[in-house]
Amino acid sequence: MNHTANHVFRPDLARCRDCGVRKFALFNNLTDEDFKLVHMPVEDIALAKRDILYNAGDLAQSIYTLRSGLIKLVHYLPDGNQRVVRLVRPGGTIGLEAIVSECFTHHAEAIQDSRLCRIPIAVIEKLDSESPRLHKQVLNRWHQAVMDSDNWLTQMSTGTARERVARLCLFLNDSETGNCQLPGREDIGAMLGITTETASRIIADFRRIELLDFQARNIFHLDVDGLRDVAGMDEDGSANQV
Amino acid sequence: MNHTANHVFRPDLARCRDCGVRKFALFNNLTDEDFKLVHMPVEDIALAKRDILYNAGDLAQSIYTLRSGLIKLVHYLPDGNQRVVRLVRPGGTIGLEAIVSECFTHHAEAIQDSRLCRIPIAVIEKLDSESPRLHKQVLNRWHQAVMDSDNWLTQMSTGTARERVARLCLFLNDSETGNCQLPGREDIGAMLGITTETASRIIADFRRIELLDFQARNIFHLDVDGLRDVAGMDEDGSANQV
DNA sequence: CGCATCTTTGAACTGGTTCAAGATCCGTGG
DNA sequence: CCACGGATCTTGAACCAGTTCAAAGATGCG
Repeated sequence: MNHTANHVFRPDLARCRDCGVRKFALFNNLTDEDFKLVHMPVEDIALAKRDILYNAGDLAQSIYTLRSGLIKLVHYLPDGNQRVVRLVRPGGTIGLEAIVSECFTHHAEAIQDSRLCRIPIAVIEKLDSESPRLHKQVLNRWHQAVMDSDNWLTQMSTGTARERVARLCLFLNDSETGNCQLPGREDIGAMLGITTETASRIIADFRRIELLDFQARNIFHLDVDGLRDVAGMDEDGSANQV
Repeated sequence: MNHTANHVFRPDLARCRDCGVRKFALFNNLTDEDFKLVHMPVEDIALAKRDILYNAGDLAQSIYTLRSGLIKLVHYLPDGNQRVVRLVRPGGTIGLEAIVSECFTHHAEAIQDSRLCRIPIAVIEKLDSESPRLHKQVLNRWHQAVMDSDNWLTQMSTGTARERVARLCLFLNDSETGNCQLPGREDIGAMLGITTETASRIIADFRRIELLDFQARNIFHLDVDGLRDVAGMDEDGSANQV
């Protein structure tokens, strides 16, 4: 059950400069000067689907930047069920609370094979005080986390089950490939606050009416406009007035 | 519809030191030295129920500390309906995004008569760079905002309507007075993702089975243990295992 | 190939919505 | 001070989306 993270040590920071997701990530706008301030190692982490990055209550000594894959942040409910509080996509930052708190507040678990950078909080603290650029970035990341939470609530916990599933498909759609890799039905249920059966039925129906086009196990090509329609968005992504 | 805020200018900062909610608020642990850095005025604001503090998209030039009352942060949905993203209680900080963003992301509206302090972002920026205590506080507030969002999702958008209403009552319960002032049914609906009728029915039922004891228009004395039970929490507030 | 896990489907049931009609509250003006 | 009118709140009854429980297909792994 409790999979262990697979760590690969990566001592040279030069790679940060060339990192594919850096333009979206925490170290976004750091200068070479800034990087010189960093003496601690930044680790490279690979997680397989279902590996746990950390559990709620774990000692928080690093924050993470997701380079590829998909991570769910989970609150476990009193009744033992889980509720996915939000998803982190590549470029996103995970575990910001390490900066201000002793321990993590969520469970963070990979729902696709993922690669991340582990950044010790000591690095963040040093850069936060000595690089105004990173300082600003940290504040930006907090802002992003709050907006992500709020959007998650309005998108994934509001409206009918059909609307939510449609929004989730669109959210997970990879505009590069035009394909969408759906998580397991149980995860979908935990994300949308519905049962696995309802999730399954709706997805099956979306396939029948060709909003989803099967490519491989849980991978679909989306009829984006059709799904936007079901989700209650206009073709251009803006709001629908009723 | 668009009520205007009622501003009362309050030039002397000495009052901050003596503010009733300060120990919970942003200026929590500032020293007198820190306060000397502040040259900008901090305004005192009074809002009546239904007054709007700011709208989504408004130019964000101040952040606010709530001294008394209750503020809802709202996302308007594509279909024109509203969804309450979270509530801010006294001691809470509103509009943190002013630090990193041009404009506000929510609508902020009083659902009870409220008093707030308006703090210009210039003050925050100065203190952020010159007072390590405030700097830490700002990060703490961001953290708090994220945790509040996540809790709001798991408490108010998860489980049956009965559970949600019970949790909302407990959330709004004032431990000082032992009383709970409920918002209008429409607001309750927007908070819990249910219809006003369902909210009304459940509250009426809670009154019948004496979980709520009528005091005055929308003010009730709670049977806290009974409501915890309905909400799926144990008497001590911890989790219920099933 | 066979077992465990995940997904789909069916059928009965139920919590919540919808629509519609009363009841209650509250401010306003006579 | 009371009576009127608008808004909010409550209640009823029919309906429906989503759940529940159960069982039959897929799918993947050793």
